[in-house]
Amino acid sequence: MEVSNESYSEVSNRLFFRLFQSANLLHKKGTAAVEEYGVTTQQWSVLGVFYRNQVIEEGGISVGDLSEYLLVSRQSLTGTLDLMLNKKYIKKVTNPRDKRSKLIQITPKGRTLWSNLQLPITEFYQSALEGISFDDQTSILHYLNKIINNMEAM
Amino acid sequence: MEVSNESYSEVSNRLFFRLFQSANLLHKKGTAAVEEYGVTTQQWSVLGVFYRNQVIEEGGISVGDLSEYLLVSRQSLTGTLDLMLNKKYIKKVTNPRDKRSKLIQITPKGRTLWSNLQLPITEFYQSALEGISFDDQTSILHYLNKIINNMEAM
DNA sequence: AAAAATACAGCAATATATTGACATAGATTT
DNA sequence: AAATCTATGTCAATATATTGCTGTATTTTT
Repeated sequence: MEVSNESYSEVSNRLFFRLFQSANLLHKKGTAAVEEYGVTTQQWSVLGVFYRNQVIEEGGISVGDLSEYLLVSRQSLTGTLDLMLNKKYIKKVTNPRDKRSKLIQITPKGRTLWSNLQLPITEFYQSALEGISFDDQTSILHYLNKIINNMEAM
Repeated sequence: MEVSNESYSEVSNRLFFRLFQSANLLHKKGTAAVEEYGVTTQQWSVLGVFYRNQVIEEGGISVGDLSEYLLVSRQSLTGTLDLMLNKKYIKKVTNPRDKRSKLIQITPKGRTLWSNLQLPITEFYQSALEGISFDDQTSILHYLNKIINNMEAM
């Protein structure tokens, strides 16, 4: 089928417009889903990082590595981490190998919170993905990875 | 194929994590793509609204309708609109039919900006969608619509 | 060994996102 | 007609996002 330039433009415009909107809704509804625990979607993303094998092995993660992994600026991350520090979900220790660097570690309180978050987060995701098969979810993930890789390469 | 609960969780966690990241990159790289014009991705989204048939016919759009269309809060929109007012890309007029309401309209300066933005925006989108066919782009849009509808229904 | 370049985390300014609240205006109920 | 409820846009507080910059520390070059 021949596809006009107008159609291409319309689809890509709509696609990115919806991407923008879906992320806003993800934050709004996701934060509401765990309202009783008083954390935001970004904070739970940070907590999730401590359960990655590499981070467990290294006994924490630096601000720089966390920034790269989450794809947010170090400055934005500092603000989020400060809030989590105040709530005592994480702690910062000086990196023994590099005095410039700090290692972020999860606390026991943070671990308890993470356990408590599993059920509401799972329910939220299941609700958001209602009617989308596992194969389709895998396709979406594949496409998002591709788009992210393309934008990172800019 | 039997899919374990762990796999489901992993895919949905990754999917939403990537959604969060792709939106951040969209704003970062999109704003950089039009850096010479000094507007953000949200501001160009607002400008694009004035070219919708219904908005053209009605001679503008209210803050409330704009908020609903963009899926952002009225309060966030007020801030973005104020910046665009200062730059004189838009103007506000009292709604003749409802004194509480204001109609937002694009200015000639805003129209010139919108014209100038078309090429860099198109190039940005094309680059971000490199290697993704038109049919696949249509699929992504379909999935995003579905996820948005699901989250709106929460 | 000393100088230069780079890395790390955070400060500052700015933009955008949320929720709760408020003053004014319109719609509905009594 | 008056009272009550709902709608509209903005104010305020807070969270998170960016870029540019800075002080300190490490690495690389001379």
